[in-house]
Amino acid sequence: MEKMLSELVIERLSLYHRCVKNLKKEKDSGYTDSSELSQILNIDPSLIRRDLSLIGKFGKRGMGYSLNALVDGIEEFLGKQRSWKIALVGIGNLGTAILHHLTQNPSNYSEIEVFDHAEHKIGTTVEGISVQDVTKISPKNKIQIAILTIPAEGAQKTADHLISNGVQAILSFAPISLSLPKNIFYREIDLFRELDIVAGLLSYFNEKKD
Amino acid sequence: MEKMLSELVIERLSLYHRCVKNLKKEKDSGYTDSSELSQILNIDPSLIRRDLSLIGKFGKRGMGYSLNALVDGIEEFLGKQRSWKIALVGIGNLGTAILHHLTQNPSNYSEIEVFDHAEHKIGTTVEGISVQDVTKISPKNKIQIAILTIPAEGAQKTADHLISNGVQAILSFAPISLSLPKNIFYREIDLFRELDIVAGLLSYFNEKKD
DNA sequence: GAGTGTGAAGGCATTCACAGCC
DNA sequence: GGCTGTGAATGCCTTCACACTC
Repeated sequence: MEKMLSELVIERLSLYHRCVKNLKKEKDSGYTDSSELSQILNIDPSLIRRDLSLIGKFGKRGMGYSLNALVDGIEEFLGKQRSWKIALVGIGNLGTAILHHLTQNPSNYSEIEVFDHAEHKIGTTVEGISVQDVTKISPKNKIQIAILTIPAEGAQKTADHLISNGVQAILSFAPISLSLPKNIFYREIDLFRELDIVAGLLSYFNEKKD
Repeated sequence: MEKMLSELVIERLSLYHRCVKNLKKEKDSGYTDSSELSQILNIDPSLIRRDLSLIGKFGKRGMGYSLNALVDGIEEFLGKQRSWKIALVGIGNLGTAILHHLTQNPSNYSEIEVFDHAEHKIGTTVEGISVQDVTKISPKNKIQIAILTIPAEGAQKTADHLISNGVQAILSFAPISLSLPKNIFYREIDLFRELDIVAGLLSYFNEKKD
């Protein structure tokens, strides 16, 4: 078994992926190199080289990385060449915004089911997808990844319910820290906490006039 | 000048803040301690103690932290006791979702202006706020923090424009890495890259059957 | 010559472990 | 007795620097 990569490496790989995909469209040469990526992404070139070398030797010494090979290599690694079945749970403002983007842009997340708790939303249709009762989810739905766009209240219970019905990974926008089994992969994003952090940075670093 | 705190510490402080504010409502004792916080947040208790000790000595040995003192201390530190003037730039689906939340929930971000590029949006009213032309922003607006909910195209230019008109911090949801002066505080969140990361984790860690 | 791949060094963040105080 | 605050130890991530290849 190869050396275990950290979550940080995987985060950066997704960043490289976004960047390299753009470069592939823009550049005729068909090549990039670690110093070009470094400038765009503000990441040390040797870190980029190390990250990329961890998932395969895509570079050619003296000439850089083939954009085609790199896009393919990263996509292969991140599982972007297979289709994931996902559930969007909670169809409020944020959920609708995300669903809209998902249905309007082609991606490898094309199999989407939508769930909610609220009586008056269940059975309605959003972006062409019918909203189901989240308590009715079952292993038969074969959901791999759930996106949680629900309030903090009940989020833990909902997550537990999803997991006991086969969900393997969760992207949560609920403003609460979930306690999940360690075999479940998850990330938590709290949009308004992010605003607090930016304000905190401004507050702390800007006002160090002793 | 005290020891310089890292961005990671500030991230966690905002997490403690959210957690401690909830505990304050729920607990009669008026006290918590690092092991309780540790259980809720899944963070090592000694790291919590270290973080909190960095911004002041709120704890009482043998008894823990007073919830009141802690909430106040963290809020003071993060600048949550002053009001920030913010701009929401880009009033699409995500922008509207965020604006809705901001206007419906009381916070220290009560002074909000809304901007967009699109002709047909300028002059309309969203959540009771009139949408302005982003090219017309000026230092007179006195915006401190801008939230960017715009597409990747033009995001760099828009950010540059905002900064040259007095914006000091940016929370960007544009799916692109911005190059900003180092005196500007910013964070970048790419919602769909987050989905790629979760899928990447699932893909990599789940399928290590050699 | 130019840029990758990678051991070794360095720096930073977390955890340990315990003295100190309530 | 119990929990904080914190030097010291550990571990992880990043950067350096250069041998190696195209």
